[in-house]
Amino acid sequence: MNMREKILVTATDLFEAKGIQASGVDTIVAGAGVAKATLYKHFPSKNDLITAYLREKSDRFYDWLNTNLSSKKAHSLDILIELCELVERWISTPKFHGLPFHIAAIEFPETSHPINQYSAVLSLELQGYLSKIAAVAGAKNPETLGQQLTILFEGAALVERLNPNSGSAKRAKEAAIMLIHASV
Amino acid sequence: MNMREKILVTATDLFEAKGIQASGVDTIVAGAGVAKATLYKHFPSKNDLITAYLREKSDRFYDWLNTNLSSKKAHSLDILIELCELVERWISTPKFHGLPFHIAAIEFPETSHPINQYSAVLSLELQGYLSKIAAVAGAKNPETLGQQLTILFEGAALVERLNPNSGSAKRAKEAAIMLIHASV
DNA sequence: TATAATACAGACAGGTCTGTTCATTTTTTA
DNA sequence: TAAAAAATGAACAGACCTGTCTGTATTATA
Repeated sequence: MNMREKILVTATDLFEAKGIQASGVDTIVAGAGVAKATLYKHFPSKNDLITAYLREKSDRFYDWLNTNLSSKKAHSLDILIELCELVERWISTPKFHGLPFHIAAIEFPETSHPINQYSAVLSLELQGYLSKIAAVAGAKNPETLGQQLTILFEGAALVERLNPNSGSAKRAKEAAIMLIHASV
Repeated sequence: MNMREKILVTATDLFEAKGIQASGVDTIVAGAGVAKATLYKHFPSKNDLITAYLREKSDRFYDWLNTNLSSKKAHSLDILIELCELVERWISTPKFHGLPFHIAAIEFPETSHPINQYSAVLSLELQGYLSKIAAVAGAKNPETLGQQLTILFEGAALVERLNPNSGSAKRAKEAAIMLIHASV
């Protein structure tokens, strides 16, 4: 594991456990076991580190979905049902800490802040991803459905994190499936 | 307006504009035009101020809902439809900054932190409030519906805040109405 | 083995934060 | 109007933050 990776992994753990702002650069370098100058060589500023963290987490999420969705069903609503199952699983994992770009957007609420702006981009990216799947699956209004699924997933992520094991992920999935069935 | 109120109003504005952690005590007292010792007299610690802010915002929200819901319809599903309209309006207000207890829970992610714990209580309070209305309205599974509405509203609040005027509030309302109609 | 790149530890600057304390002044109450 | 309560401004402690810098040591490359 190279330095950059080591730093990113440590930062990810800290960001998710303690929050982004609450994780100081000194704590990150101590946890990663690298020198401070090394961090600032790979990431010119803390914002760059945060951005890399957000990008990385999104990429991993889509990778995981893409490899687990059975492409055979892509042209039927079944793919959307499968998607709901996967998202429920993702959210219900004990190590799930909420959607990273939510956390980032809330920790940096000013719309002029680069992290806030990047978070908005990533949220739209999720909407686009879901809408596209809905379109291929043949949903009636893929844009609408994609946005509704986004809202349900993001809401479930929040509620589940705030009250773990309250069944929110499952309830959201059931609601999503109802919406999908209505979308034919 | 007494001192306590003045401080709370100023703190509320700052918390919602810049974030809670990013709003220092010095900034709050400067904005409120009071001495620092006065703040610490009314609120022994910043956590107490944050807690008061969260409590106040929740109370105002329920007050607003209760006065705007027409009690005549309490025993029909119409009350739930009306509720959805109100929540959509609430979320779509330009001055809406997200649900306070979401923000607080994310800014203080450790479950051992008092602010996080109080946020979890307030989230459950919302679920309970919605479930109760659903029960009186005669929904089939009021608990389930209440939780699903919570998820939709909280999700819509987030997405709408991250991408204002993207129509999320309206789409969430439509999804909620579908769930309500299915709940007979 | 010589050269170049990378990583190291740690001090430093300049700023922020929460919370406390002080003597003094203003406001309320009786 | 006299006594009690509340608010003031300002300094202070002690901790934390990001980002820079320095000289030294390690590692890769050729």
